[in-house]
Amino acid sequence: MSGKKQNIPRYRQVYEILRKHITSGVYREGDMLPSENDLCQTNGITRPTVRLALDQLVKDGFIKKQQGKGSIVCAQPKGIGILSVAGTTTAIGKENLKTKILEGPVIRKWDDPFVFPLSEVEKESGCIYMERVRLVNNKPLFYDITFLPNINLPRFTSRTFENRSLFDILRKSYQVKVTGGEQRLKAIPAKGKICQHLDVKEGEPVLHLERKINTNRIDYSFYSTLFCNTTEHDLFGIF
Amino acid sequence: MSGKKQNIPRYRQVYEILRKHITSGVYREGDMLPSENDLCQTNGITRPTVRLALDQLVKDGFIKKQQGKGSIVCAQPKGIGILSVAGTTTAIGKENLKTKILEGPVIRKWDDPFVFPLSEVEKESGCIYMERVRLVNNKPLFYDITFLPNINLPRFTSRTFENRSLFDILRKSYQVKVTGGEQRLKAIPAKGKICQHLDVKEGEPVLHLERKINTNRIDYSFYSTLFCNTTEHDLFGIF
DNA sequence: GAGTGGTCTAGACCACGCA
DNA sequence: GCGTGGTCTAGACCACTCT
Repeated sequence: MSGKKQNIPRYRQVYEILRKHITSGVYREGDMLPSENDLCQTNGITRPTVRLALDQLVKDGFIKKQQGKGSIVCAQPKGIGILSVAGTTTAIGKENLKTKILEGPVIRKWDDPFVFPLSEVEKESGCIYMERVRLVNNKPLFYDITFLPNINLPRFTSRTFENRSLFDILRKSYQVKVTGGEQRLKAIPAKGKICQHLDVKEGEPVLHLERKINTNRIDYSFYSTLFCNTTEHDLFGIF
Repeated sequence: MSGKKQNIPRYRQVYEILRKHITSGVYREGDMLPSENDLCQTNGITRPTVRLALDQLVKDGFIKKQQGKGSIVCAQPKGIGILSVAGTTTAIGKENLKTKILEGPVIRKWDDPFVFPLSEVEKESGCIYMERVRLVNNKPLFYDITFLPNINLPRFTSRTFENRSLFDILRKSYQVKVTGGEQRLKAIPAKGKICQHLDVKEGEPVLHLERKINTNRIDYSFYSTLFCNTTEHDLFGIF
């Protein structure tokens, strides 16, 4: 019917349903989810498919499983879920997060050398550059510098990013979905722009993350340099 | 025959084989792994089982998959893989890592309040306490404070931990396997013991991790407070 | 013993990349 | 067109937990 063939897999649909039920409070911390066999019947699918959905929920920290008992809903983390796969906006929740654009998006050359190795295609295409500050309760928490290869993202630089999730824009407008990535992190003393944008004193410790973010497009990754003021909020992750 | 029923699942065995082949250089960065169908035949198992093994390799960052092409061996990270599931010793490699015991293991009471919420059983049992420093190339990298619930770990306090992996000892001597966990991290200024053990100046930024580590034993988790000097090595993780 | 999750088989069809 | 990985079915047996 419509122009696109969406075809969301069944296990993903079930994942989204259960996730929504957990985050919206239908199931609360400590509750048991329906058994795998129940979920088969109510969703009209077989156990391997149900298990794919549950595996994802485990991976994302929403439930834990116990053989012989069932699937138990976990407490939702109160920290900042930046280390997991979701973008910052989804991790913190739209309500409390504001985004201020400092610069861009503009097209320019890549830094040379760049933190991560770049392919020839990436180098030739140039890069879309953005600087943003993310605020929680109106206090700056992240200073985020984003680098996207300038490949097949029409009209990207004329879009509005103020208070919007980059991940959402990529997914909804360009069908680019984040599938994972890698990151390096260290503690550094704040200086220069970092002090200014994060509102911290010179020399104060801040978290420094370098991330490579992979997508469903083959050979399309983008990059993010992130400075985080962790005096009030910890970063949170599961493994 | 023997006293224990080990019964390592087939997908785990295949995972270990492939992992060893990758880390030992049989497959190198950029190489294609055999196709899933090939792996079915050579290992005498079916595709869902092969896929479980490959999924784990993807999760641990050894391979990436591309529909229509195959499974590609990734570059092995050069950073410190502390954010993934393996213990520190396996993450860095035994060759370069030394462990110095500063204190313990001794049995004592839990800090009150403790960083993570504790169950009644955990509180009553008391805690096994250890302080260790991990050195890479003879330079201190981690200052690690470990808290284990004192539940069913006979003779634990009289074991030798010098230059040995805690995860290995737990697995081999007590059949306690690490299945995952959660962590909070922040950048803090070094002071007191941290300066001393990590050999950094007062006020120098260090990484501070608080980890809860879950195991295959129901209701058995242990805890680790970790300070890391990231001036020379980054921490590395995939997501 | 009944119910749960853990593992596994033996097939099937589809979407994607490449020659 | 062919081989690849992605998804899914319809069963099976086992180990574990609870009663």
